[in-house]
Amino acid sequence: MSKAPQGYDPSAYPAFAVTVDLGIFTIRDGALKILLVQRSDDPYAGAWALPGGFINPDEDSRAAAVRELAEETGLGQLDAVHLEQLATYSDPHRDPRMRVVSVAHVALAPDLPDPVAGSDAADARWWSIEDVTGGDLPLAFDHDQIVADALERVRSKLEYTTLATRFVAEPFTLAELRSVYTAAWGTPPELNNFRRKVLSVEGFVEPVDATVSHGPGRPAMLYRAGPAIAIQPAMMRPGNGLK
Amino acid sequence: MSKAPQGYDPSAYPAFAVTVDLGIFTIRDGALKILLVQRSDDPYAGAWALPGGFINPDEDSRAAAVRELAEETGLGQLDAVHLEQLATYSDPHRDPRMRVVSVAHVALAPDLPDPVAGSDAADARWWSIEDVTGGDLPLAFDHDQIVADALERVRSKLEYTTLATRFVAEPFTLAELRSVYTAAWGTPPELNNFRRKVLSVEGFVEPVDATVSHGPGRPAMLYRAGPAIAIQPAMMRPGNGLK
DNA sequence: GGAATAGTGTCTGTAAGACAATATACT
DNA sequence: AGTATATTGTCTTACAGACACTATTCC
Repeated sequence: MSKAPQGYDPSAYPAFAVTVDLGIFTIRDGALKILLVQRSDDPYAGAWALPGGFINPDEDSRAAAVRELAEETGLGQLDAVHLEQLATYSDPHRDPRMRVVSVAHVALAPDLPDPVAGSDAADARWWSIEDVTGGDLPLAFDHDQIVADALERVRSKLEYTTLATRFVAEPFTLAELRSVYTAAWGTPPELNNFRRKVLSVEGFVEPVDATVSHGPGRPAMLYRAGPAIAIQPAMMRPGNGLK
Repeated sequence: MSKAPQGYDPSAYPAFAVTVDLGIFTIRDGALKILLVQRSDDPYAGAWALPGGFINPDEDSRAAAVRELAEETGLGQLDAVHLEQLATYSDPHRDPRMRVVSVAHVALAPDLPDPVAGSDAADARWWSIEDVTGGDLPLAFDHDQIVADALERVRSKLEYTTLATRFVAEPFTLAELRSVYTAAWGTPPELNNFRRKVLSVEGFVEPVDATVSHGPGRPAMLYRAGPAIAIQPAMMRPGNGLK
């Protein structure tokens, strides 16, 4: 039975290392991608893993995640990036070296430049979700589980929040916004119903009063993200609806 | 910049104490209650706080939460209790003594016996949510924030999951189930619409083919929880609907 | 019978599924 | 003109809000 120590007595409680791991998602080439780094050292040398690192003494987990995010993506301006805590993974044997508790986070970003491998990584690249979750690429530690949880978080949050706008650069067309849902959910939401829903949720998108045309077809109107956070009622994920 | 150590070198990374804190909810006297313990020692001696404790070396956070839950509630059979991870709180100064990271959990239980104060607590009791969130009872550490987050988790999960059944003892009437929503949301869902919704979600509740009558009025049919986990589409929270 | 509680019926408005029709670009 | 893409229109069904009505008990 562990009781709260009455004073600062480091020997009275078990000491853990605490890390952050990051599931960084983006949309590239119409597909949902996640950033992985290849480990250069044991354990799991050569295996792919989520980027992450230790929390410093003066940081909370979010600050550590922001720092790691900047390091891994090479981006200075992270204003457009959404970052949220996912869950904490604490199996006693998740790291064979020692007791490590990891606070996983999820980040969503519009298409980013190619990542730079950090000093502790042999390589770093964007992976398509199907390649990572297919089972052919076992990740280090318990990162397969973290990726699965992160993916489900992203997919479900697209239903009831406006986070899809974080995956596209402004200004964007409704077709681009729809492609976010298509990439994340695997099946596209019906075209007209999607437009109707997005435009009916107040503050989801705001018109920019400009159009753009890539190739043939009628030019598309451009929008930017509005102030709304939640979608109420939620956008229906194809397949969740009628029987 | 914190890099992963290559071997077991405890001096190469910052060491943290890791705890679990528990937001344990139940419904009593038609109101949503949370279990708090009164601290007997500094810091925050005399203040009320969430039950919790250190994670042992052989435990993950869930196992520690289960252990603390059993200790605090005095219950052996925790089968009917729902327990889930909430979030992790890691502000460097959240505990003035030392660096403590806490993995908060949420538990939902049907009406439990009065709690027993542990050896490290002066007292333990159920508090009505309004009394705790009103600001008149500042909790120890960052527990006000944890309670606020836990409460929002419970309220929102009632919308899209069948967790309400975890707050009532089986078999239960639909009126009892509705009172769970009334207590958690503050306003009652409309009577007939609630019945229609609950009965239309396949696997939410299953009839027991028995009735019960307390006092006057037509006897109520009895139900038990069904196998369904999610409510699709979600139950509408009063006020979230039409304008 | 009257009060109280449980359960049923039904009208209305909102919004999603499905799909047809129109608009405007490029070749 | 023909094709491709964006945008608009509309019919149908599902479902929530609101509220009236019936059923069955205790007093």
